[in-house]
Amino acid sequence: MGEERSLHFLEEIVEADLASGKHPSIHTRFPPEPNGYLHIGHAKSICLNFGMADKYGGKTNLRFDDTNPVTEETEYVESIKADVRWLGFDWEEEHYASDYFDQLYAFALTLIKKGLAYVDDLSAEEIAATKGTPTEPGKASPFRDRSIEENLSLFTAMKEGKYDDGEKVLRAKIDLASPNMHMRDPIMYRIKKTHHHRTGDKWCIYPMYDFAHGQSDSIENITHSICTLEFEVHKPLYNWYIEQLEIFPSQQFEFARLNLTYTVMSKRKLLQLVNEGFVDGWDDPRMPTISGLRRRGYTPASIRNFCDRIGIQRRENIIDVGLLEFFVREDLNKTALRRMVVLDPIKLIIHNYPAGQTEILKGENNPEMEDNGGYRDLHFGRELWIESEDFMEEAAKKWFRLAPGMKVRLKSAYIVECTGFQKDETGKVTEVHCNYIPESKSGSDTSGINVKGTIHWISVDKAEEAEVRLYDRLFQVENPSQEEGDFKTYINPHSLEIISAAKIEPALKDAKQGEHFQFIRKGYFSLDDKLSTGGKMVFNRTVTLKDTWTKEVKKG
RNA sequence: UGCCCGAUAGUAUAAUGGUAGUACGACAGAUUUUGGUUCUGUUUGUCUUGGUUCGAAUCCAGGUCGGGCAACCA
Repeated sequence: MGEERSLHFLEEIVEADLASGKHPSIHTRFPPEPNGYLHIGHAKSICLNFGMADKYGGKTNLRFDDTNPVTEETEYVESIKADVRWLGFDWEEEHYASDYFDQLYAFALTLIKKGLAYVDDLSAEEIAATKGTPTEPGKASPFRDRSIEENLSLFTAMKEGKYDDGEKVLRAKIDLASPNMHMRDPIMYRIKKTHHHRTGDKWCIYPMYDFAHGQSDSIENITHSICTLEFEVHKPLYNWYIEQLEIFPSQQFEFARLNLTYTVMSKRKLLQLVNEGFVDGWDDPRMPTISGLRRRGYTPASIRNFCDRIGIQRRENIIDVGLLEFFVREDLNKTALRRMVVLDPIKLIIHNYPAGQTEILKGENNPEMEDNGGYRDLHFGRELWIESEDFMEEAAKKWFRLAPGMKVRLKSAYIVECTGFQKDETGKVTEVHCNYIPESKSGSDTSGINVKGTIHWISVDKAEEAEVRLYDRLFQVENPSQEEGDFKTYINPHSLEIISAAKIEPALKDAKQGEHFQFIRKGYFSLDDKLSTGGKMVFNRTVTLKDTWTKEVKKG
């Protein structure tokens, strides 16, 4: 953060508007619809809107675009607010499009009185059929030329609940031959006899997005109304309403939405994953939602840095999820406490270490921090748990870990030399045998021996247990939305691996919610805030460490 | 076959008529008590064809390719 970066096109526009005096200051807004949880794509928009206001001394409102009561719920409102705060932003004013329903209704009356809106009795199908196609103009509804008085009384009757859902709509009278489909007499109001999460049963007519959004911006004196590219074709309509109503001219600007590899980024698809049980909920750690990333162990700073780095532009893009991972590693490397955890244990027996003897060694908390971030106690003894993958019966080339005759450093402890191993009837290695070199103790090594490999370990006596969850990408293909057929057929069946009893070092028993750890050589982890209950600890793997060894193995 | 938008290394993103740079990735090496971190180096790019200009990624025109638009969704 803080490095110099050239301006993106929206910052250039803002600077020009400020310089020319077009606006004395800027006012942006983040306008989510409360019909789902926020995802990393929204984070891009949040960082943009709040970030520009911060940078130029302006303000940002949070406004819920709640004009469709059928899909919107208070649960979503609450999650959205929590997510924006968690990302580190504070809004100036909190608004709801539904707060403006009275005003919007009055705006509709204004347009009717100007002869610019009419009540249409056509059904949804009939309206679609008479709308024409991009290459043919639409046809006028037989109700298009009703008198102002008739429109006024019909619209009032609509509001009063005299008609059923779908029976009538209010349409703007613009241009049925416009090459822009959105200008072909768009619907302003429709009847929905549905309970609204905020206005309850006060209304049975609700404004469409186009008849609410621009006016809401205008009411709040939003100077720069930023949205994604698919709304670009709505802009002429956005401007038309503002011009006809002669209200504050907010201006719309569009940028390209974020896409990430190996995931999906539409609320509709994410909702399907939730509803059809492919994931545990909106906050499943595999989801690209803000709440999922939080539960996974991502930090707000890492997401903000990511959003800053990917920039703002108008071209379609799909960003390598590896970039997001880079930013969380970068952040966590500097802050996460180092701990040792053995995920797949086998026993290491040190034959020349006296039975019954133990000692306490010091383990640095974080070599990246000043004074190594302090130290915690490590309990050492004759029998240790080590990672089964750190032993090979026959050393491969470039193998730096344990194999008969090979020496490794036990992290923060001694150098050991492998003397043999034991297998069970099935051929599985159950024990590894070794001798330690007493004068190789970490911090006071006089052995003069240099080893290439260092492995993590936990004393059998003092080991505790915890559940550890390892996550992989949710999809097997880079861009599931672009593949043939249902995107769900590309779900990665191995996106979650549960290790029910990993061996953890005693210091981890003090782990608290929200703390981040690096399990040495294994990755970054944090406590799952939902699953860790009643003394049970469940750690989620946020991200692995970079792993050049696995890459080496794959190369053959 | 209508309208709108876009196109720079593998992925992103700069260069705003004047040396095509940066990040991530990849590759090679150094350092390392994490095969982590850090450091050094290497590799790969202006969609195409014309035009304007002393000079074009940038401006203009044609083409190609990609995205969006015909919900009583936002």
